[in-house]
Amino acid sequence: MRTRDENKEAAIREKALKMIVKEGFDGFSMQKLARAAGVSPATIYIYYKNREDLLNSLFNEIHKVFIANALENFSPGLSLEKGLWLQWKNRLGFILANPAHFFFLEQFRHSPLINHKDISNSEFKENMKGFCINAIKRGELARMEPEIFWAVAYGPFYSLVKFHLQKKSMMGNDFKITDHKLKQVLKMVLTALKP
Amino acid sequence: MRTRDENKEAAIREKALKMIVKEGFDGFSMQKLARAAGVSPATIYIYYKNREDLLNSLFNEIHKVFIANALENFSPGLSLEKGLWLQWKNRLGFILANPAHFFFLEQFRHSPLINHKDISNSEFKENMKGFCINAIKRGELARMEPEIFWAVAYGPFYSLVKFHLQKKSMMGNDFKITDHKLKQVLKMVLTALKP
DNA sequence: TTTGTAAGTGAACGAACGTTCATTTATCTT
DNA sequence: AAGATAAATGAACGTTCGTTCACTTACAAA
Repeated sequence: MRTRDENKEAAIREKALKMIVKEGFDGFSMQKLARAAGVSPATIYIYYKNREDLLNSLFNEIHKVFIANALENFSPGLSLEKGLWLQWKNRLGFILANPAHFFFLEQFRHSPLINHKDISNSEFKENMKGFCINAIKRGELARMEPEIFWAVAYGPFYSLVKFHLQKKSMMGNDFKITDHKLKQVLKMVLTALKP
Repeated sequence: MRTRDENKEAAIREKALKMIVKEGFDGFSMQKLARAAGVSPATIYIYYKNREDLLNSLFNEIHKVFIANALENFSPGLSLEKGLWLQWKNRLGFILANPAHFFFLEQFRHSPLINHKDISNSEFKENMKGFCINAIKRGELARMEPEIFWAVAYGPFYSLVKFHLQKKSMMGNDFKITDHKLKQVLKMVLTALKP
């Protein structure tokens, strides 16, 4: 039998991502994608059941890569400060290196497409759970619901990231994240989380 | 001359909002909208130049209403705690009363449609600026960049809101905001913002 | 070298897309 | 009551949509 041309699938996924980021889900079509990737429309249906399947597959893969990157060098035994800093840096590094991937994830997450899915990564959950328990034991973290922890520990970080990625952020400024600013916010967040 | 039927435009806007929230921008079409609103496709073009104009108009109006609601009873002279609490409560009240409006705003904001626009409300900016200056003078707030203030003061709040609106939030729980939890997070945020 | 089979194709399907247009309808001014 | 005019319409425009299908191509096993 004929062997699959891996370049074809890679081209399909890459062009799909770019098209969605530039034109949104309504500007994205299978025929345009085929043209952009240099394949026949029918070829796409060898790799994916249909349009929705392609979009879901794209989201799943990118989300997995994102989480894996966030957990790089992470261990639940790290101190709250070191662990949080590492995760922030990991995430920021990925986002700045792959802004299109992040735009895609955010666009997907905030669209109705997300309703047909169940996003959750048990490896990630286990890590975070252990991380919190250890921090509480060590007296670095007050006892609180996981969602509240997440909101305080990651909400400010992601707000900063979004300002960074916008041309004009809120006040008309051109805000850019620096290590110094990130450290400044980390200190504030750690103060908030302290028992 | 014949007079405009205001019910028609209201129906168009309402059905457009619902369709977009349920089916996304790619599930939304002018012909489906006309059918849902009980008008002719051509009628929509009396009120809006084209599809993009309709979407922009919808976003502008809803965003304006949202900001106006957030500023209700607000004054830059309020203490940091009172002012922040009021804004959180205003926003939460609106979002819970009009979840579809919030979904629409978020979906639009995270789509490429937002690139063609310039979101900024000078009345809101003036209010926030005065609010911060006063809080700094009073010693309730450390001096910091506006984006950092926003990230710490509103990032956690919006994270909570998003958990509340999801069926299964992160850890598989069914998280719901209560006044008590909101106050708990407010205390944490105020601690972080203190000089 | 033949053969089986999955990969890959271009053309085509009916349906739906955004938008326009000739026409009718309702209301204001006279 | 007549005339003017903008609102409103249904049908239609050409285009593009997601998907399928009959067919060709390339490669592994025989």
